[in-house]
Amino acid sequence: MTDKLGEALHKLIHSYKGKMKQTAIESGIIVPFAHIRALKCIQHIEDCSATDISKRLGLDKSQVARIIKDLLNDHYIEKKQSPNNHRSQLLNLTEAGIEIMDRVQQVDKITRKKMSETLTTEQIENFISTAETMLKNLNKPTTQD
Amino acid sequence: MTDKLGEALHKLIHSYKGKMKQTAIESGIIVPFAHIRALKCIQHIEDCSATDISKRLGLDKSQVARIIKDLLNDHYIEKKQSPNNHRSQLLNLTEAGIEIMDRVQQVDKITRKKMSETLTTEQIENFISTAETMLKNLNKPTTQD
DNA sequence: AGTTTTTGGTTGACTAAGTCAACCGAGAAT
DNA sequence: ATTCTCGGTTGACTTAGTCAACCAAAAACT
Repeated sequence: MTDKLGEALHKLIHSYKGKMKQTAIESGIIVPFAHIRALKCIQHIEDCSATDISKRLGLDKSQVARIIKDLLNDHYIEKKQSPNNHRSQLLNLTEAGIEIMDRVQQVDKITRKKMSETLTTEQIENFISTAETMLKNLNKPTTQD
Repeated sequence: MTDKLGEALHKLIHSYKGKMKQTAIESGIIVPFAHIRALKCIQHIEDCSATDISKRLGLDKSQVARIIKDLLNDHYIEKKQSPNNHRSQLLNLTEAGIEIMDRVQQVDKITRKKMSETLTTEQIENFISTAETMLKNLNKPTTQD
């Protein structure tokens, strides 16, 4: 039974992403998934930096740099220089960014609702906490590493 | 709490894939993830077809066609024509395919073990069954679809 | 002070994954 | 016999993710 873990996971995110994307498009959001994840970071962290995003999402810094470039081009975020530190940049949502995140939140909610239709809150919470435990286990360095 | 679902999932497969890849490389397996998933299909389904893989893994048929091409090139699988139906192909593992799948199974086991170190079998099984339920919910067409 | 190291970020070049549409030839249906 | 469907292939493209080289600002180190 437990050998289905990998496949179950893989198929789940595939469908999850698909549903998110579909719902997003229906709401007129044309931004890629990873960009939305980054936007969420910037939303939650005041004066967010590229490194913050990279660490929080576990993405390569090059990937983050490119995402930020896109988001700046699309005017969803703005960059200001830190007064005390000249190399790190402070990212914040623009008006347009705040507006799109409102809609993203809706999309999130719809998808989550659909996905957990037949499940209890307890089941979902167990699921999430198991997921977080597995994540921790995976990232924990092994003795022979 | 349940709003972490998306992030938790995303990070989990990210790390899961990463660990799988790393362990695979350590075992001398240089085949991409999706190819391994396809190989598993071919292993489990006697006289597997491209459509079988596509349906089972939820992949686009073009993607499957390309994966099969690669696997044929690498001589992990072989194709024979069906005697009664001339357009569908029957795929099976070669000797090399069987051999690599042995090692893949090891990699799978190691990764799974690491990932579920601190968890009980019951927790894992609940996790999987919740994942499968969510998958079903996502793929269930909505009334207003 | 001056030099090395670290840090935050950018770019190039690439692999892997996934999507969409057009297409082909073989069967089945009409 | 012609149309329709089916299994598969290809082209062209977007999104993800990785790795290494690089640059300039800023700490750290004698």
